[in-house]
Amino acid sequence: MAGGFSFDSLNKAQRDAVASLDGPVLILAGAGTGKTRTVTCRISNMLERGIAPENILAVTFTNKAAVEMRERIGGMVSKKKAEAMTVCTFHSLCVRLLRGGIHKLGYKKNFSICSGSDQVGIMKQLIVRMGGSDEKVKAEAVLSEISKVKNKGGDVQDMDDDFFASLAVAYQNEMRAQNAVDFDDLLLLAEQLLREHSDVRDYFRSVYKRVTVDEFQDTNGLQMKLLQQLVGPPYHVCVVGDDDQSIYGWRGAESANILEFERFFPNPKIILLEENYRSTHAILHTANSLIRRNAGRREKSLKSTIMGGEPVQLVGMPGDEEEATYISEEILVDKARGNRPWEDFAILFRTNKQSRKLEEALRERKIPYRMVGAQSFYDRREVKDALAYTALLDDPEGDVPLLRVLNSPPRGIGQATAMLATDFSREIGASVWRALCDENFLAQLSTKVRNSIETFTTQVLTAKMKVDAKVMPANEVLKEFLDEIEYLPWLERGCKTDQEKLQRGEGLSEVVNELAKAVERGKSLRKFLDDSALASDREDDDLEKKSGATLITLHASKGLEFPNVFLVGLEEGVLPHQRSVTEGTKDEERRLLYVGITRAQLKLTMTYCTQRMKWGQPVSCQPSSFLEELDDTHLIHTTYDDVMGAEADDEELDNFFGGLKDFLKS
DNA sequence: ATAAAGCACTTTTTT
DNA sequence: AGTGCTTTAT
Repeated sequence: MAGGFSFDSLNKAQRDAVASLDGPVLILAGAGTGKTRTVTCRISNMLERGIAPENILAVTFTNKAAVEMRERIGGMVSKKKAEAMTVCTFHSLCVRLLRGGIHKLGYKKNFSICSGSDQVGIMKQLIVRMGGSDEKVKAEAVLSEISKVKNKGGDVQDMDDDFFASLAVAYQNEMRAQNAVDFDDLLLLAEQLLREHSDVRDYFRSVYKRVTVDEFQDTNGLQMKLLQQLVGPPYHVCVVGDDDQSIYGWRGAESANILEFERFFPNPKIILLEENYRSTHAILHTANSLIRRNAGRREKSLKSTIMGGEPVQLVGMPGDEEEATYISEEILVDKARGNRPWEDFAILFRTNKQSRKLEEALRERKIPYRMVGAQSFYDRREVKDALAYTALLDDPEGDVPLLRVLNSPPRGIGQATAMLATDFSREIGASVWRALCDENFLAQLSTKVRNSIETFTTQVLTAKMKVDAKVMPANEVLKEFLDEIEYLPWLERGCKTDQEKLQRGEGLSEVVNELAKAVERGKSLRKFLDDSALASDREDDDLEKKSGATLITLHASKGLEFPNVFLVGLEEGVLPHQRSVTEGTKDEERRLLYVGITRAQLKLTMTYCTQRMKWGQPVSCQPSSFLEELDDTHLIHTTYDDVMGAEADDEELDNFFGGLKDFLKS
């Protein structure tokens, strides 16, 4: 409903935040303190006070959050104004900056964005090429080191391990040769662009006069630097965060940015939101007793506004099988008792793998569920291929997409040929596509391979012409093209189950549909591809549309809330994760548990197992050390036998009374 | 060049 | 148990 927001519905601190529009503002917002509402009201207030929407930039942590924020503001003020604002993630913002100016940094402006799995692929090749394949060097490990260095602003050449350093250099060279950038490069290059080119910097400062950064505790050093470039005097910048909910340290996030904010943006107005409107006192008390254990946090007192509440349940299980059984049974019981919709229930876990057993148990009982971001939609093979083909239709000179689909489906252009083409392209200083079209290159190949290549290039060019000439919409061209190369039949041949076939088919049509939507909205192919590269998972879009209980990782659960939450796998080695124990980052795991607990509104159940299946083998495990830290004033500790026994008793009672009723009736 | 079959290795979290 | 990689046979 347009017509603004009402100050009356806000508490004092929230009102203060909404009214403080000028100069630097730091909002410290504990879990469930109405942070999102405050931020959206604050931006709505800007619009109502006559600040032009074009001058407003809001940076969110995920694309999903960006969409939601825009919608909420649109509902409060006007849809048109909301559309005119820039609301996006740091990474999307950087793409915007770079599409315009990356040529100033020596890249071609049709650069490709490599996702995580792309990076791993490239790194694996490099490890083989550099002769490290027998040293068991893990691509992921190298990449994570590179990422750390980049985010700290260091030079990859001075990495501790010599071999890592040489791999890092080779990686950067390879990326540049392919005219590709990774997620870190987006930030790195955008910051560099603004820092080294004052005209660009001044331009964007004059555009984005009002900047808001949400989830500030999850920003890294590079993003902080970028923010400094982006925001000039008089520093109309507002950041919002909670150091207790900083759970992306492994990605370079520094909650210290919250503390450092005052150093870079002088004399900020600091606002504390401490009234929790989400959880019962019992839940909040338990959460507070845990997070108190973390050192170096900004001391704050979260106050509950909802008194009392059911005590928190902690249940010990013999094994993960029973855990899944218990939870799904419990959902059935709670649903019947409280007459609640499935959407009120959420099961939170540390790692994605843990969801499998739970899914099975829910399916057995016909409980509908939705999984959030398990396997990223955009990381699925068929989706990546379809997007790569789309990229070729836009611009065949992108090496990354071309090499990806050059031989899928197999068309007789194998690895050897791909290598030759890549080498040739480097010699002539052009794209791989140009090599494939070059007479001199084709002359050195067998007729068979040459024919394969010529068929392929003709197919691509023909389709591209249709797009360019707008003979038909791009999505239809893509569909036709995929049919022509018999992509889906090939894909289906490699599937083991019918279900898999169906899923692949859906993935493909999903891409075509998304493209259709983008075309309808007048987006360019380039824009569509950029959005896709940065979108974490399309599943998120559907969360509200899909119905059922929610299965979600602790990380992905941040920002969400559910009346009834189950927190599973509270074992040493799972939460805290084994790796955090060895790396000494248990504090972050504690925050992760804190985030999980504070998702619950009315009821919280935590479970741990004494035995868990690992690699098909049973492994015994200890309850999480965090459990000892919880204050047990509002905590009830039981075991599987207790609760399942009690339930059996209930059933017996029901049967008894049922029998009694029948008896009385007759 | 491609498909099938056997092998080793695996388990954070995500823009 | 399941995946992805290397080897092997066509």
